[in-house]
Amino acid sequence: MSGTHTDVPAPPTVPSVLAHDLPRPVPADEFAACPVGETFRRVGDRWSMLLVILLGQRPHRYNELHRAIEGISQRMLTRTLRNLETDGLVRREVHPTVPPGVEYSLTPLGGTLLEPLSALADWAVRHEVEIEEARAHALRDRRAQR
Amino acid sequence: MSGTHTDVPAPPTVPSVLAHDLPRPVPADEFAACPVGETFRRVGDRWSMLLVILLGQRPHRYNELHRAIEGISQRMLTRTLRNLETDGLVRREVHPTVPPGVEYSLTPLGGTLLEPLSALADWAVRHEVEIEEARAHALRDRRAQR
DNA sequence: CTGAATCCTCTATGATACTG
DNA sequence: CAGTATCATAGAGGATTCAG
Repeated sequence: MSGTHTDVPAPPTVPSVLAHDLPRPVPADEFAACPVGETFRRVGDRWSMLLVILLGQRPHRYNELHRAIEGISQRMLTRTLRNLETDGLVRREVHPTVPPGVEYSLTPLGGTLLEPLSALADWAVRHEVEIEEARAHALRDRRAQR
Repeated sequence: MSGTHTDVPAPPTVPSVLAHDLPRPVPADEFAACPVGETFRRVGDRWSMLLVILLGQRPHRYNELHRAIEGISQRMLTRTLRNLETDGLVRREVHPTVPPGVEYSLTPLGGTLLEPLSALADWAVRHEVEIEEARAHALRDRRAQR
């Protein structure tokens, strides 16, 4: 965050991404100052982390991933993989067989993500119950107060 | 998925999450019920992680946070703080002064998140350049191909 | 100062159908 | 098998206004 300036006069950013489905129409990186926020927004969607974790175990074929995740649509699987590929985290290899076989795997860079990601995942598992309890508690209180 | 005998003989369908080499055994749940995915969806939005990191440095007042983040709307700041509070990660203390002062801080549970989060943030900072380069490269290739 | 309420836009994601 | 193309929708998130 490079902030500290309280008077950013709304630069004419926002190039109005009217293009519906383009791959990353360059999101006017005025906000890209903080790499942490940037990265979280890039890998912080619903599927990226799971894909990285899956591919961290071993390379996978497209439909293998599709079956393994069970709940992701083809559209999002493809899109997420392409994003990860663009960011240099995932490699896509096409084998010119018939029918074509495509194998996805982590790049070395992607491999380095695996460790901090595991730390987070580990945290999630370890504190799952506490969070559940906190939520239950909060919701109970909220009801009681009305 | 009936009789199509491909070369992949009935894969275990439920790949264990994070089976590579964690310090602790991680229960291989189904992905749908995976606490990892759940937690990521809860804390994986645009602001939660940044707030936790900020509050990890020291307690903050509401407007302090608003100024510090530069880009978040009041609406989302309040909403995100409430979510974190509900999940037991953030504590909200109202001081009955005039005008009222509200202080936000991490709970002990929230404090435990700080470490894995820092690992991720660290990764983001360390590999920022590589990612940028990968993206630039990919975009260049994409243009050249047309 | 710390929000709540309202309205609105854009984005992420899904469903479905089609293709090399 | 490995995608694309198209349509549709819920919800994230912002802007603005009101209030204790």
